[in-house]
Amino acid sequence: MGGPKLPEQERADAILAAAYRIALTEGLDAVTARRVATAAGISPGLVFFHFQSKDGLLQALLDVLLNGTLDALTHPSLSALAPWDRLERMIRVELDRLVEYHAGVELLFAFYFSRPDDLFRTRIEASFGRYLEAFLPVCQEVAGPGGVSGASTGVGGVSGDDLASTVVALIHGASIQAIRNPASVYPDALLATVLALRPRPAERP
Amino acid sequence: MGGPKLPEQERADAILAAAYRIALTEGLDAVTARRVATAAGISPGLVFFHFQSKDGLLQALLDVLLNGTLDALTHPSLSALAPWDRLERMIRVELDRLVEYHAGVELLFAFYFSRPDDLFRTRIEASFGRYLEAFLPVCQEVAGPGGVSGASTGVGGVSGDDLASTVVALIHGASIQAIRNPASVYPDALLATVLALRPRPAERP
DNA sequence: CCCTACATTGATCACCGGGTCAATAGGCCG
DNA sequence: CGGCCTATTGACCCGGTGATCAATGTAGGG
Repeated sequence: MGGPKLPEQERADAILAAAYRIALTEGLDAVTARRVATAAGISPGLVFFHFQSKDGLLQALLDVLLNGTLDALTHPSLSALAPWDRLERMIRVELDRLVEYHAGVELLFAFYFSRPDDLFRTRIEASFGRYLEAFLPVCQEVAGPGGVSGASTGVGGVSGDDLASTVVALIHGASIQAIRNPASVYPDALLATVLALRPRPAERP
Repeated sequence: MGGPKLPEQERADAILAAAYRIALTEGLDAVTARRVATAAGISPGLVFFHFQSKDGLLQALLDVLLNGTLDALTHPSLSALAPWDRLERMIRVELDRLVEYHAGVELLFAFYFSRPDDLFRTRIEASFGRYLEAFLPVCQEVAGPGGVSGASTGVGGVSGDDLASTVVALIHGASIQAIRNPASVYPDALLATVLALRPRPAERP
């Protein structure tokens, strides 16, 4: 019985990787200590040695999932663009990411809805909150002080806050669509609707 | 041991009601044969007598959840309105329903993400599909043959299909927002963005 | 009034999940 | 080399779950 063959702390990472693999392919419910251990080629007890409980393992897995989620939106290359172009770029980047990593997104939702308590939800909701905050500045810039008049609505129009929450709702909705059928997501269709709000770009001859 | 006290076929309904109550308050995982039986005041065996398996019970529960989901959108009172007004009304009705029944919506998502297999997904996706179909006609009417020009985008604009998928995505996104925090859903904000696409309503003095 | 059909019970089974733990194997430091 | 600390093992316990089943009670038809 037992001795360190990989004494390195990579063990935890290896376990997490195995858990991740199982969660992606067989669902969150399939992530059990025994199965993870088997997939990682170790003994079940080790799982509880490195993570104290199953919830510990799942929380660690969730952290892996959430890290790197927000990177693309704060990429410095965006700040050079004009507001509307930046917003368009951000949305497009997000939609593309959603389609590419739809399996991960699905897993994230599986985490969220797996239990009604706050164990996972607070983290995920915090992440969603940061999501909105990432979009707020651009949307406010785009809307201006009076809101987007859209050159069409009679009165005033859409404030920056409205636009931001709309954009986030749109992306979340697209997530679900991407999970159902990744191939059915057409970023151009969704973008067209948002960009229709843009005032005519000052004659570009 | 045992004899019919409620020989009526309401038994199945009573069991379903108990399961529904448990699912809403304690989550899908809490729906076990014993707990449901206890909540319904019957013996565990009865659950398997009326529904053959746990999956049978869950499928029946899902059916309960899906029925009545689409009623509001096909309400005949809508057909009298002008296209844009009808679209606005439909979206508003849906958003209100989402907020009111957010617990049910949450349960629906819990069903969807509870397992990667097709046991629940096909039904739910079919329901989503009908959802889109319910919005398609209005959106096509609103967009017209050339698409919504929005009076702002340079070229053409948004086709009816684009608009419909956008609207559905928006509503799905709002669902998630409603689950996180029902009080934070502002239908006006989301509607404002969509309605900004409407061409100026021909001077209404 | 019995007897058949059906609803109902509750005990019971096999199984699997999370979690614990004594035993042990390796590396490392003196 | 000898101890010591940590990683590791695998057997084990306990609780809960889905599912089965013989026994039993009730209703209703002849």
